[in-house]
Amino acid sequence: METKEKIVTEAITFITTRGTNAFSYKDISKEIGIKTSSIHYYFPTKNDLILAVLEHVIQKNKEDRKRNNYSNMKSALRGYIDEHILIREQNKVSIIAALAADINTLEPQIKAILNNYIEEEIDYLAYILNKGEKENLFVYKATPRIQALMILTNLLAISRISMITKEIYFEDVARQILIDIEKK
Amino acid sequence: METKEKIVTEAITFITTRGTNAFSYKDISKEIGIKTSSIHYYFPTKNDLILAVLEHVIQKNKEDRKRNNYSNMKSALRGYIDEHILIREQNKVSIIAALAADINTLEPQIKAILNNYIEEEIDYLAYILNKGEKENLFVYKATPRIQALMILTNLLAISRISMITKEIYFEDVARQILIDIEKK
DNA sequence: GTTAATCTACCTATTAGTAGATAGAAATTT
DNA sequence: AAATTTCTATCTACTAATAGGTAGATTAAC
Repeated sequence: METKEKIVTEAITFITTRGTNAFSYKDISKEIGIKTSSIHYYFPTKNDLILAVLEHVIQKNKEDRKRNNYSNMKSALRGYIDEHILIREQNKVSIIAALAADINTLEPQIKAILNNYIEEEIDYLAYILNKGEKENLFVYKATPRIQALMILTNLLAISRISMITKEIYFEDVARQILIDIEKK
Repeated sequence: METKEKIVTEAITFITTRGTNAFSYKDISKEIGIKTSSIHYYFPTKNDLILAVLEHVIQKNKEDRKRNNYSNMKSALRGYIDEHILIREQNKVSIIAALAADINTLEPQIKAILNNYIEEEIDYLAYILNKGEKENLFVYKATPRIQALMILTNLLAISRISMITKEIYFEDVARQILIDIEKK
């Protein structure tokens, strides 16, 4: 792997486990065996690095989604929840949860990109919910977008809460999301 | 207000707006016009300060709840949501959301107390939901504790998300929580 | 021989924390 | 009641470590 890629990979781990204000260039340099000045060569400021991390994760997520080909909206929703399960299994949180926590210490540019990404996530989930409803798979009282918000917030917060309390709470919530909107 | 109290008050604001790793004794000292060494006099280490903040907020929350006297479980649930609305209106997050975000950088002692507090919050909400169900006010598919988790996670995460996206999303979710379990 | 990538060496500011002085209030002794 | 000691809260002054960042040298590849 190229140095630049290694730096981003390490930064992702630090940001999604400790937050943007609890890691330094020194932490990354120690981890991959280069000097901090070499990291500054690729990412002059910490903001540049956080920006690169955010765009990298967004890009990767887009590609992963393109690869999926769900036969129905029930498995699409399961697939969406699985994305969060995968992150939780690595003892990380999503980039949305990570950067949201530090939002008041980040530059407006980051906030703008994050805002856009969150809206896309809501759109994606809302699309699944809406189509699933029309296919007679789901029932829910809210609008598709608000129902998407309900589910997204369940997943974002339980990933954090279950790191403090019982891990099983994550599975409880993940399961309940599906049960609650399942039409039978 | 006494100096010690002022320090805790300022620390609460910093922790619930910027997080535990994005404020320093200097920040507090500037805010209340004393030297950092005076803060160390009351709270020798930062962990001591965070601990005091956590216990202060838990204590205050307990007292506030004691003062409430809800006639039915529907207004008790509304009261619970109102607590979160109040925090959101101050552009803060709850102490649970704040410390959960920094959990991997905090001492185990803090994590243990936070764990206990979260469990108590779940208990409190579950009690309301369970009683409300028996009183024929609420319907939901999950167990009371899991339903409490669903609602708690909705509120915790939307308080953060709505700081990045549209503020109205907070109200949308708060309203939907009530609609979804309302029996009519 | 220019460019890319890395290094050494440095800088300024901040961080968390310690040590010890001091001023005033409160308690104790004479 | 006066003198003395102790306690409380604050300050000045310091430290070692870290943070984020810059400047310029060196090396290796193209």
